[in-house]
Amino acid sequence: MQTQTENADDIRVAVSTVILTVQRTTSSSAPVLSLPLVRRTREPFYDQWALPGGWLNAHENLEDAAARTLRETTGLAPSYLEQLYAFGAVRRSPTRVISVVYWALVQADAVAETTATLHHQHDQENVAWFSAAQLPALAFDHADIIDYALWRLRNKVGYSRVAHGFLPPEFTLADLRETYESILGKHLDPANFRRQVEASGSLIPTDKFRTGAHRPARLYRHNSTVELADKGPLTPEETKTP
Amino acid sequence: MQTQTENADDIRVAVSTVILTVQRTTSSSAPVLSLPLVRRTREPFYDQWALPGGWLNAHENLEDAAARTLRETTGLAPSYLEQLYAFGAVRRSPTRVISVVYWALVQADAVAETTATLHHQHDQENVAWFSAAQLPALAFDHADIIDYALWRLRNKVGYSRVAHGFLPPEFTLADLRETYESILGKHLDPANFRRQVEASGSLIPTDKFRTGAHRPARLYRHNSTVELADKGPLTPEETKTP
DNA sequence: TTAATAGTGTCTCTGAGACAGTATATA
DNA sequence: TATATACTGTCTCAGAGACACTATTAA
Repeated sequence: MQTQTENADDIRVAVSTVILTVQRTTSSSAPVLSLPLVRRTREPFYDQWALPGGWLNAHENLEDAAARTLRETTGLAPSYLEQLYAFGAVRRSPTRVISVVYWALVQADAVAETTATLHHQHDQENVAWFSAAQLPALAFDHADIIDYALWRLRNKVGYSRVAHGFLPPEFTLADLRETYESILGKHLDPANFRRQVEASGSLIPTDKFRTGAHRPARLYRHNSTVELADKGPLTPEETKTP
Repeated sequence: MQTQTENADDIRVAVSTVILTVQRTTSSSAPVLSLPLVRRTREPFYDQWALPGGWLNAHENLEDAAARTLRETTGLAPSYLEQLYAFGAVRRSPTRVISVVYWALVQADAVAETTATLHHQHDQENVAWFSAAQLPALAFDHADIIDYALWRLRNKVGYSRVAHGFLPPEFTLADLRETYESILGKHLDPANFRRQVEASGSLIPTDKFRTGAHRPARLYRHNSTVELADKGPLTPEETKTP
């Protein structure tokens, strides 16, 4: 932004998004951290899986571009959206591309609904969901990018309530705990988990209970007065008091 | 990186760097968190202070561009360099500019040396160092960017040893503690600070002592086997084990 | 009644911080 | 000797985790 070089115009800006959800394959199985990938329809990396994304429009904010490609890919709005990193190594693509990558959380039940309805709409046949633990070969440096997004998620669930973004408006403490367990890949003590969540003040108990094969569990709602997490420099209020 | 729009070429990429140091105005005063700013020599924001930076060269990595502008501004190499954020709001500049911003740490004594020698070299008269607590009016959104960089620094000193990047190879525990105090803006208990630093294993005691008006203090060196901090996705080893 | 999950009580361990006390230099 | 800083010892408190125990439902 100080002196201009002759080559500045040879750089293009793309925006990609790592879209994450925690979904169950069957109603009784453990939830699995999953993400959608898009099969490329042109070179380079033709026919390989890649992160959803596209070129940045000249009159479009970065975050808007991420939300747009997310909507085009999944038909969904994110419950959480944060910039991950700007990837710009010279040789990460045959042409010079700066990819500003975002990561997003979507609700599992919303995913289930839209994949049913949108399946035969526009070009949804090039989109597929994969378990984060079993990813296919990926185009560009997208495997590294996903690794970093998963690291950021696991790190952030440790000191914020981002994981709530995976859940519907009402849920049990077991739902929330299993979400954490699938993200962190380890078992959490139900008793201690309950105490920590209750002490954080991030949940509001309802009068409803979910009945099942055993003792009914109380349903909780999110406390919207508590933010999911600090989302960076563009929401100054939260960044002041981490 | 999927479908191309007609407007992609109207976007330019700049790299700016928030360069931080902790320096003493006099040898007995408390150290102060400081950073260099550059007076703009053209529109927009002509004659206003701004972050050091420039357009990204087409054959240059983002981090290399940050290190280059840092060297051009201060004559120094950073002891720590990390990407801060990609700023890309449509109206943050009259023309569409994506600024990939880095933040860097430099050693206080290196700053003192180079400002003396480089003062009358190229266009160093447009560079000045300011206390982070008393910044002038700034061009573009650079005031917000600096606020965010300072928040990131204060946050990161809490869980890593980044602050060591401000210090020369040998230093006392009081030096290190005062550096932390100037960053965090609060007093730290010398006894507890010592114990925590010793327990972290990040320091190696030497046999030398710094003599002064009172009991001599032992000099320490950095333990280079312990990284300063996780620097993002480009150093995969550290990001795996946070 | 049994099995399985919901939810409570309580103990231990660890790390942060407050603060008293000892050691060693210069003036 | 006085004083300021270097460095050590120890107490308290809060949060994380292990784990025993009680409560409540459906089969």
